[in-house]
Amino acid sequence: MSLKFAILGLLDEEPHYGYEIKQKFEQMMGSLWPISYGQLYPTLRKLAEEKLVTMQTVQGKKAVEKNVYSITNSGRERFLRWLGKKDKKDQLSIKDEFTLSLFFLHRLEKQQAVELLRLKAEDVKNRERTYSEEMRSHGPIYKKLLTRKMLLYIQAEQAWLQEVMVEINIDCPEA
Amino acid sequence: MSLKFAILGLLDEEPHYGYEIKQKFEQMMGSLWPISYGQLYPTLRKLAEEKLVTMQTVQGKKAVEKNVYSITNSGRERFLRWLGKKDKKDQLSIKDEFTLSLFFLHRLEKQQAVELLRLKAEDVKNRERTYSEEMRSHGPIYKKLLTRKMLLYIQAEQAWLQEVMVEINIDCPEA
DNA sequence: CACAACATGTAAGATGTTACATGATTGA
DNA sequence: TCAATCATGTAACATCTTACATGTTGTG
Repeated sequence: MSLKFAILGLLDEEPHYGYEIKQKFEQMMGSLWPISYGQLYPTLRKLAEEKLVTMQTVQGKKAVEKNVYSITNSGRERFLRWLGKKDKKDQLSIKDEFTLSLFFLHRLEKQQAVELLRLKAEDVKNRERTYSEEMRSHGPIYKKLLTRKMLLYIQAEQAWLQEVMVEINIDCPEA
Repeated sequence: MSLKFAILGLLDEEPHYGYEIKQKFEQMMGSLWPISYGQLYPTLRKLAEEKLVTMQTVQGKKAVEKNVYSITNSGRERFLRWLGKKDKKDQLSIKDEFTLSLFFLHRLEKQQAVELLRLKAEDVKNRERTYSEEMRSHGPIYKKLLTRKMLLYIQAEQAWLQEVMVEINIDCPEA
């Protein structure tokens, strides 16, 4: 679970409460890595159980209570050990529905298969435009590198789709 | 769950038993999408519960029993509906540990950070070589396209890593 | 005979999403 | 006053991995 380390990393800078962690994290990731409360709060509880963070309830405005989490020495140590680890998990994979469906595309009418590819290419093109524009906006260097990574991946997918379309048309020519 | 549809797609060609499905699927995917029995058998059970497949136990050699699954009309209909669907989920994401750790790299000694990047680049280069070689081997067109996709993604990551290394060195120059 | 490959499963846990449930505060 | 945002959580479900548990068959 990398969220665990993301939280530890944020708390290593300063204490935060849950709602704030979600905001900061997603802002940092530029919406490329959204997290849900259904994942966040249980994770915070587990971190507290493992004594990697401590929780303190503080009064906010009037009747509002916030649960502020701080990293412990043990947590900081754990975070740095993770950060320095050389064999981090790489999630680069192609286990998506579209790629899978390629293997069965020949069971559709040629016309429908071509249409699906066309729509996919259009979708990828739109995402390419979105991230290209985002690259032109200003922001912290790390967020920019993240956007750049996404853009490079999308362009790779775009190039691949072109190759797929050529192959599909060669494989089952129109006339 | 795309595995569900992968199974239906395989069974749409001909009946198979569990062990065989795993073999065929992984062979089809060229080891880029391994599946475990802990996932396969429960999924087959669920498909049977949903009446998308039927199971029949047949005698193999001597005392060996095989559970052969066949697709039902309902299952075939479900599969084709999925195959023709225009808005398939796209899993392209960058939620991996290495990317996350980039945001915290400045908390390591510069030397250690650079070493981590170097190791990562080396790892990516090795994977690039592996898939490049795989591209030169012969095989079915769809498997080839899959390998090609992986190769393009890896090359995108490689290019990105180069950019990251430049930025990191500019950001915190050695001397 | 031993070991690889064949064959089927379960149990526990990691990781994540979606929907539900509650209530306070702020600004239009 | 009404809606958006702030704030915290739970429950159910979906997906997937790892380890466990069992037994057969073919090959050297």
